[in-house]
Parts: sequence; structure tokens; C-alpha cells
Amino acid sequence: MAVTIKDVARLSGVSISTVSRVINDSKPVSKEVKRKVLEVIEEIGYKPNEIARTLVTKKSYLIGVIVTDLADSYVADMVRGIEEIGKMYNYDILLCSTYGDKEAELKYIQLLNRKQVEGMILISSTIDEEVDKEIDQYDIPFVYLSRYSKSTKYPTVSIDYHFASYEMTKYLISLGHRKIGFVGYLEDEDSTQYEKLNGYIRAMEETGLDPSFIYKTKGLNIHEGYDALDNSVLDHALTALFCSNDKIALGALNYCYDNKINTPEDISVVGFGDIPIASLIRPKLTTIKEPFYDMGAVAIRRIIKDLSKEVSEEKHIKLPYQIQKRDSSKKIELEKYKDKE
Amino acid sequence: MAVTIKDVARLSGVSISTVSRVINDSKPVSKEVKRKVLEVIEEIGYKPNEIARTLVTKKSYLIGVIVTDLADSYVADMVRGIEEIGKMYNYDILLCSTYGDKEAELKYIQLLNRKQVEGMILISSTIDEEVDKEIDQYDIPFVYLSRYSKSTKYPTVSIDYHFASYEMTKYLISLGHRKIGFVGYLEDEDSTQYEKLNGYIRAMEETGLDPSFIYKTKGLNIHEGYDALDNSVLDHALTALFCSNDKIALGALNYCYDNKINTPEDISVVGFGDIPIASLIRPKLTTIKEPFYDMGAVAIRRIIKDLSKEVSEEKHIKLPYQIQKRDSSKKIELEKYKDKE
DNA sequence: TTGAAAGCGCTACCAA
DNA sequence: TTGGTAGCGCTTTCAA
Repeated sequence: MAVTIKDVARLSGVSISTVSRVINDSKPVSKEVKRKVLEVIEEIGYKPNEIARTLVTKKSYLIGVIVTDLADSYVADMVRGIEEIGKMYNYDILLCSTYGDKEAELKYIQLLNRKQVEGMILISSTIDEEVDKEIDQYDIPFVYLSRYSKSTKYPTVSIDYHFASYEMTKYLISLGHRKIGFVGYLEDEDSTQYEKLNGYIRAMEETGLDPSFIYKTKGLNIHEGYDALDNSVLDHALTALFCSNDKIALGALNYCYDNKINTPEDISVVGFGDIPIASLIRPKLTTIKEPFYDMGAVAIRRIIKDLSKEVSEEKHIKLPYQIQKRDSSKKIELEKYKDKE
Repeated sequence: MAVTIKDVARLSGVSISTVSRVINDSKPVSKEVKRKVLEVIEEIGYKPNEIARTLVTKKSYLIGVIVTDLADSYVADMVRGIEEIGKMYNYDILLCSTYGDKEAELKYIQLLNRKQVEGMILISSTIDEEVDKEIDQYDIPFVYLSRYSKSTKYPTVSIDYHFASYEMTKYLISLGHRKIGFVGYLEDEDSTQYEKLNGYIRAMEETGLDPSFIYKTKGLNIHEGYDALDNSVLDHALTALFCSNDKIALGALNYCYDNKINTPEDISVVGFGDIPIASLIRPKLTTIKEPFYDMGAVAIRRIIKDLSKEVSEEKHIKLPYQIQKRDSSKKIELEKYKDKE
């Protein structure tokens, strides 16, 4: 059995109240008593039991974090942000992975609540009503870090996907590209994928270009980006491909490599996200840098603010992003462009 | 205030003992009473407070996991293994990142203990005595998932780095390579990097080859792999480079790319680890697949076994690995080989 | 099969 | 400045 506050009290000849006071520095304690108590604590290696503490104070210093899959580097990045900032406020992270299973999500929300977490952050693949309903039952701060933007009454942290996408498309156009394809996973209309698509469409239409070169993937992974492409890329003489995320872009890049389409000479390929690998592959991928770490950091800051009863700022926080111009996109050469026209 | 067991007891007209019995299914309770209690629980949405439970049962169902950095994909993989298996036994993960700071490591070991974790897994960049001493103070199961192999009295889970490295070198030799360089981070003699180096040396010497083409990096990251190389690669007419980890191999690959040395035509480059990116880049990297997920899984299994007082198997568990032969390594062409001789 | 009560380790109140 | 004590929400004896 570990040593408890009682042992300390007994050994230093004071009451447990006094011991409690010195370890919490909560009320004045005379110098000598304090010294003695500290001495005993040091000697017998007493460490307060946080569980007992939590039971009475109601402060667990625990934040529940439910993620889809840590293997996604952007998820890991978000968790890093959450954890690092949380630590600054003495909060610890209780981690659960759902692997996209909605039932698991529901289950973990309950579980974490039973474990008395003070707040929860959900990095989810979906936002759905059942989850909302479940969260409703608990009275703790909650933030969505979702790739879906369907309106929810709970706070979210994200970037302006539509505008980012619009800007990226404009950038490609400014490079001289006219026939620009969009590659994305267009399954769920509430997904950010659709926001990205719409940004693309708006930019194309504004410039009087044809926004109909759309390649639908069957998922968000590399091989699905690869599989979504076919000969029509060449047939349509596309000179640029805007992929809705970096993994899909990687797939596109590999498709080009395998089909002897040179990047960026023959075709520019750009992504979205800026996961670590984007700047490691050759050619380095032009993409939109999403501030994943910051999203995590902001999410937990928001929770900590809520916890301290500070008035919360806006509900849906949008963070800045950046277009990372790298080697996979290139100004179109005029002659070549004319050839293809 | 959340509803407690008292509310349930009052509303269903029984004692809290009885309620406790039905929620835990610990002692016989008459059918009607049980039904009634369950009904009330459902109605008012009672959820047991795990903190209170832990205080009396001493079971927190919490495993502390201290990692270096989640951004390293292998770390994330290990954590996945830990979490998934842990969940099967109802264990949750309390996550802390040290970013290589030993002080933080020590601090978190204490913190997690105060939070009453039942076991701890340390994914560390080092194994050192201070940490060992700190762990000594607590009486909970502990497993090292370290990249260092210095002997420690605590259980470890790893692979046989020496032999894996030996085998990989032999594989390169079997491909016809004779001038094989080793690229690694040889700072700390207790590091697994040295085990890998020794595996390389043994294989080379056994075959009567010169094992002195050693490139020392200044760290384990891509750019450090890149920076470790120089013209001597060409001068020595090396035909293969064995890199002590995948990131370093990536750096080597990039170095070759930038210096117009074709991989694998001019030089074979192989790595160690098989992080996700290894099979995504082109050419796909030949490497040794370390079972990161399994290492995590085995580590937590070991802890759970310890917890259930089962007799523990061997202390230092070695897991199988695989050589992944991919596109960055290639049989040497005889004519070319002769040219270079 | 049930209830009363002790107690887990701690904080916080009240009284001295 | 100190000590006594109630009580956090629960499990687990012990007795009925």
C-alpha cells in the first residue's frame, strides 16, 4: 500500500489538515511545521493520490480526446497541439481511437465522461446527430475538430476550406493553367471535400473556365487518388490537377509517374493539407498548409477558457492557412500551351 | 451536479448497496428490484463515477504512455497498438509527450503515478539510470519500448537489430554489391544504431568485404541523412547504401536525386523501419519492417499480464521483422560492376 | 436477498 | 495557525 496523507501526518506529528495545507499551499502554516512536514514527505516519498483529490475537488485535470486514427499524421499533429498546450495548464490527455466507428465514438464519449474528464475534443470523420445528442447529456466543454462542416451547435476549429480552395485554383490559373482537374472524395455533401470542390468551381467559373473535369475518388487515401485517374487526364489535355488532400495528390503523382506523365513539366499536381510527406517526396508537393497543430492548440485553449468560465469568443473558429508553392506546380510554357489548344 | 448512486437508490426505493450490486452484477439481486433499478438508471441517465470507483477498488483502468513525439509515425503506430489492445481489456491511455526531454520524462513518471495509472509504457529515446531509479519507486508494471538496448532491469520489447542488420547487409551482398556504405547516427554506443552498425560489419567481414564505408549522421532525420553524404560516395564507387533508418534513407535518396545519381540503377539505397512513407515514395524503399504496432500491442499485453499476476514470460521480448524488398535496391549488373572495379 | 455502515485518500469547512 | 470532521461517490464487509 502506498503512503498516504495519514502517514505523513502521523510521522510529522500534525493533523492531516495541516499536511493538506502544506502540499496545497492553501492556508498559512508555520515555518517549522511546514519544514517538518516537507521533510517527512521527502523522506517517505509521499505522492498525493490524484484520484482522491479529484473526487473531492471535482477537478480531474483530464481532457478526453477522441480521434479517428493516430496513424493519420494530421491527427497526430492535432493531438500534439492539444497535449502541449494542455500540459501548460496541467491537463492530461485521455486518448481514444475510433477508426471511424461511430458506435465507438458514442461509447467513448460515455466512457470519458464516467472517467470525469473536464472537457472533450472530438477529431471525427463525421459530425452526426447521435453524437450531438450524446454530448448534450453532459455538461462539459466540447470542441469538434472535424473534417465535416455541417453546422453543429458545438464549437469547431477549422480553416476556410472553400476560400483556400478558391485561392489555390486561382493560383493555378495565374500560372497559366486553363484545363484544371479536381480530384476529391465527393461522397458526403456535408464534407469539407464539397467545400473544396465549390471553391474550385467558383474560381474556375469566375475566370470563364470549364469546372467540369472532376475525378471522384472512392476514399481519401493514396491508392484511391491513384485509382480515380485514367486516360482522360491526357485526353482532355489537362495541365493541372487540384487534389482535395495530400494523400490523394500523392496517388495522383504516382499515377503520373507510372504513366510517364512528368510532373510538373507535363502536368502540375497540387494537394491540400501539407502533411509531412508533402515536402519530402520529389517533386515536393505544392499544397495548402493546414495548421493542424494550431487547430489542436486552439481547441484545447477554448476548452480551458470555458472551464475557467471566461466568456467564450466566437463559436466557429477559422484559422489562417498558407499556400505552399513547391515543385509539383509550374508555370505553363506558352508554346506548349498553344500546342495543346 | 450529476446524478449519483444515491439518487438512483432513492428513486428506486432501495439502498445504495443494492444499486451497486446491480450495476456491478456482483451479488444476487432479486429480479424485480433489478428491473426497477435498471429502469431508474435508464430514466435519469445515471453513469457511475469512475473516479470514486477507482478510489475504493484501486483499479483506475489507466495505462500511462510516455512518448517522445507523436509526430514520428512509428511512435504513433506503437501507441495505436497499445491503445487497441488496451481497449480490449478496458484500459485507457493517458498520454504524455516528452520531445526528448529527460526531465519531462521523470516528471511524467511521477505525474502518471499520482494519477494512479496501473502500468506504464515508456517510448523513449534513451534509457537512463535516473529514469530507472524513478520507476523503482513505484510498484507498477512497466515496459520500455526504447530504441536503446542498454541492459535494463525492466522489460523491453524490440527486434533483434543486430541480426536484422546483418541479414539486410547479406541481402545486398547477394545482389552482387561489394562496396556497401553504412549511414547511421553513431553518437551513443548503447543505441540500437550501434547494433545495426555491428550487424553490417559482421556481414561484411564474414564475406571478406571492407566494412569501413561509414557515414555518420548528426541525427536521425531526413536532412541529416542528406547531409551525411558527400562526393566520396562516387569516389569510392559505392553501389549500395544501407541506412540505419528510413528517414536517413530518405535523405540519402534525396541526396542521390539531387546529385543525379540514379536509384537503384547507379546505387541501391535501403533503410530500416518501414515507416509509411517508405512504400509511398518512388522508388519504393527497400527496408526492414519493424513491427511497431505489434511492439505496442505486446508491451501492453505484458503489462496486463503482470497486472493479473500471471507469471511473466521472458523479460526482453524480441519480435520478428521482415525484409521488404522493394524498388530502391537492385541486382548489380555484371558489366557495370566490372567497369567499376 | 437486502441494508447499514465503514472506509478509500483527500479537501474544506468550522471551531478553537 | 492548527485540528477535528464531514463528505466526495463508490465498493464491500457484516449482520439481518
